Amino acid sequence: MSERLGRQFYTRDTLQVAKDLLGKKLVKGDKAGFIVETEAYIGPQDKAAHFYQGKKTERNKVAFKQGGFVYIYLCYGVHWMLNITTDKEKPECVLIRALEPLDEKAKIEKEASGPGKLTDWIGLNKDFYGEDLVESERLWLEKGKPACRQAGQIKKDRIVSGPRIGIDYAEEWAEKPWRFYIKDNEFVS
DNA sequence: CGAAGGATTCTCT
DNA sequence: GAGAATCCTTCGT
Repeated sequence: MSERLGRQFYTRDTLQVAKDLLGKKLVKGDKAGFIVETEAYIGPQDKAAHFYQGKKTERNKVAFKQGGFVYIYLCYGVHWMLNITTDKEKPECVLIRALEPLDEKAKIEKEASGPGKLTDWIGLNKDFYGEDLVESERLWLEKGKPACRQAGQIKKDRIVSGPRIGIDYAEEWAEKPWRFYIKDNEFVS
């Protein structure tokens, strides 16, 4: 039995949460997978973030709440992006970029190896905007315990950081090593 | 109410 | 690896 993550997990430093999310189990109804890739979006100073300069809009307002909520939005009119809000009052969040599906078929098809693909596979959409991962009955996170990882923990040396993807317009912020993923994992996009 | 844009994906070279 | 497609949502007027 896995244990559900509590509020205190999400309300910590965003970069810390982004790293700790790796290997955690995302559960939505009968679909579930382990998080293998994340990206951090940090505060008003982050040009790549939607809340750059503290701009608060209808779309991103949930990011201004405390951690543990779902910030999901549609990109390119086609793809849903799943984020999890972090920290307490600051507009920061973590983008879930890839999952390692529990479902064998999905695993073979690699249906969750990409930000847009994973939401398609797991069935997330605007209905989940603002969902509270601590209280929700239909979507939440559990402490991961994949068989392939020792003692339910990912060794530190298996977590790698790198520049974020798809945000070239963010200039110097595009270079920040705020993307975290599990080394050698085939589901990382 | 209309114009603009995009935290991607796919396909082709 | 690079470039184009694509279309719904969002923001501004």
